[in-house]
Amino acid sequence: METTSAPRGRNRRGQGARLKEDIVAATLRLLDELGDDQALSLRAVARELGIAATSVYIHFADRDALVLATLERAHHDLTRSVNEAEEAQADPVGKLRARVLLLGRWVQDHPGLYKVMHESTLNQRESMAFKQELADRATAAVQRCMDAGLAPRDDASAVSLDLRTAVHGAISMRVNQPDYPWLPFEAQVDRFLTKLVGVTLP
Amino acid sequence: METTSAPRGRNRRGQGARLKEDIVAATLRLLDELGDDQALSLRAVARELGIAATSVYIHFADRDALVLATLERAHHDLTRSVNEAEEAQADPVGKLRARVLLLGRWVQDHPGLYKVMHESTLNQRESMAFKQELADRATAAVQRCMDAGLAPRDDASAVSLDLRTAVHGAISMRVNQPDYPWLPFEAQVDRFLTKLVGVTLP
DNA sequence: CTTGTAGCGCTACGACTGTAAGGCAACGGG
DNA sequence: CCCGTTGCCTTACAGTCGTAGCGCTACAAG
Repeated sequence: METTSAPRGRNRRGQGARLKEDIVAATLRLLDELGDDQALSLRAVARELGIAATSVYIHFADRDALVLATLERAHHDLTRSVNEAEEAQADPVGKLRARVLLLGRWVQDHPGLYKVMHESTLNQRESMAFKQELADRATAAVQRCMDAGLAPRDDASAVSLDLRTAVHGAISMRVNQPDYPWLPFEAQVDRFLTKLVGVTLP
Repeated sequence: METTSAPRGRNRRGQGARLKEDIVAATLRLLDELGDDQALSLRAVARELGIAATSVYIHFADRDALVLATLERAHHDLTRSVNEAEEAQADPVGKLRARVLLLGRWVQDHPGLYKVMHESTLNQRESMAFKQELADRATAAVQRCMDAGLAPRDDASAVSLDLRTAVHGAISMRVNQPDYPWLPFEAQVDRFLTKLVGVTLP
């Protein structure tokens, strides 16, 4: 007997893909808890769902395929959230600031996932496109601030890299030292927006 | 049979501690290769040295004690190197810049160790003192720049945090995405020194 | 030459892992 | 009602790991 939690019934005919979604969801939870893709075991995912370990292979070729599919979903969720937060703001500075702040809130809710997405070695191979899209959108947001005269004219991609680097540093430190008495994330972001991008905040 | 490399002779009487040092050195190499303390196995350390796995227990109570002892040594090495690089410079700006640049070079030589020291969970418990010392020294270096009139007067600890955060971000991104075509580290550091600390570089 | 002991190795246990091979039961179309 | 297919489980293998217990051997002191 392998199951430690309650066993799970079968799906109806044609609903086999439902288990696939549940597996991805459980993997997402576990990856967030563990903060390390190497520490995730296929059997732990199965235990979480009350299914047999080998049943995962019905939907995923191997352990890596499962993790990659799960990360793809996490990437999609994050980019969508960040883009939505940006669109909810009107002025260019508000848009840029909203992007960064939502990223911070997302990481606060999913610190383990951020670790997996940025510090894991498996991930390095596949998530370049995801990071590139996020970077390009941030650079565009910086450019719009400059075009609107809200930030001094400069090489937008270089300034964007400065900002993303600093923000990543702030997030990484908070994720990896959660017990340290950090200042509010917003305050630190505003310092970076002022000093690195050169915007004037209200 | 457990050994894969050549077996190792015994030490002379009274030289038993020599193995202890070799174990730490091998653990250091392996941690740097792996970049993750959870991935390090006591047996791999033993294989590396050509000794029996259980012989590690003569000098270390368990696996965690071995990793912690190794990290303590890494911390010591790094702080010493950074302090030496600072002392080799004369002017306050040169000292601050030397600290940051040597940190960058050290991480370039030991990317895996940096990951273990900053991203591992085991480490989180014990290395606060080490990080605090590094942070305090950096803040002192920033303060000296302000005192010498080489940087605008401001809250040195806040400015120091800005700088350390941004530098950590730059290092973290390089360590975790080694194949990306990053700009030279020095150029990025100089941008941060200029925009975050406000020094004027020659 | 004897003998204590420092310095290690050998074996084993129980637990964990990824994954291959095959089995069984329930459901829906005919 | 029959039967193929879907959906999942059981069993098994080969590997990894940490670590407890005990055994051996070479050297130095007497």
